[in-house]
Amino acid sequence: MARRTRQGTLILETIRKAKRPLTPAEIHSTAMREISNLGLATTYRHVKALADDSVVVGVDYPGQPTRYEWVDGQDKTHFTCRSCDKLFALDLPQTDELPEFDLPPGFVATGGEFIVYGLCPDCSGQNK
Amino acid sequence: MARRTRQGTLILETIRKAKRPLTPAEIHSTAMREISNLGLATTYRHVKALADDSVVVGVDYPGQPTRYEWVDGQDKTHFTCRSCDKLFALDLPQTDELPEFDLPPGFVATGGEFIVYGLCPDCSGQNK
DNA sequence: ATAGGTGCAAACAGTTTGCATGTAT
DNA sequence: ATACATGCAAACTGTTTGCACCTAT
Repeated sequence: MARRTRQGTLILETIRKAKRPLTPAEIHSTAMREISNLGLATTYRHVKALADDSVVVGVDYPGQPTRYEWVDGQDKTHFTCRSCDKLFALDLPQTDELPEFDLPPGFVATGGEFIVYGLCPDCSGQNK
Repeated sequence: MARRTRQGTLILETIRKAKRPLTPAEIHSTAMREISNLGLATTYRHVKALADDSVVVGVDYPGQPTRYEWVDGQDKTHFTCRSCDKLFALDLPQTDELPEFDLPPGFVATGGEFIVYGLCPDCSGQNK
């Protein structure tokens, strides 16, 4: 995606401004508030290009579409609610380096992610 | 899935005997060696029931179908190869307890999983 | 001017569901 | 005997692709 277009800028800004990871459908419908005839395929093409460039990152959770979020340098820990299935990117005091695993011979680690399951404020009843 | 059937037993055994997490399609084609007219939908129905009962657990990785593996009590750390996309369940000296996160107010953690990215023995060239 | 992007529709892959038939209890 | 499981096909959801038209460079 080498050329600068209205659509591309809009899709990028939509993800950047979001406060939580968004699905392609969410990105699309949000962006359509600006460009009402924006194609869903265009959204997918840009999201994919942004992910390839590591400008955004995809987060997956079983049975749900991939969500994308802005990469602002620091890794996020992700929290998925067992009840409502919403996905949150938590700013946590980071584990920073990979735990010193003894990987089996031949395996080379380049990164890692910690996913926490549980109940979000709305579902835990501890919403305060 | 309260009733004991040939299909149900076969699907369960197929996952239990596998050495790595399998996709529904893999489970189905493997199981078809025993019951050649096994329905794919039946496979999905049993896999889902097993997952609901926490007999098996689903593992996801972006852009790939969910894979299912036997739950043998201890949690596994999962390793996904950036090159060939194969998924491995590693037996590692377990982090055991959840790292003592300071979760934001209202969040309640019930579990967690660590996913490591990198290169598998076949792709790292360190296959020995 | 022209390579690359866009919108639309059709194609695909994975998964779920409806329904008539089969079978464990 | 009968409620539940099965197999098949059709339906659905999320994502990708083909293609004629449009637009940033």
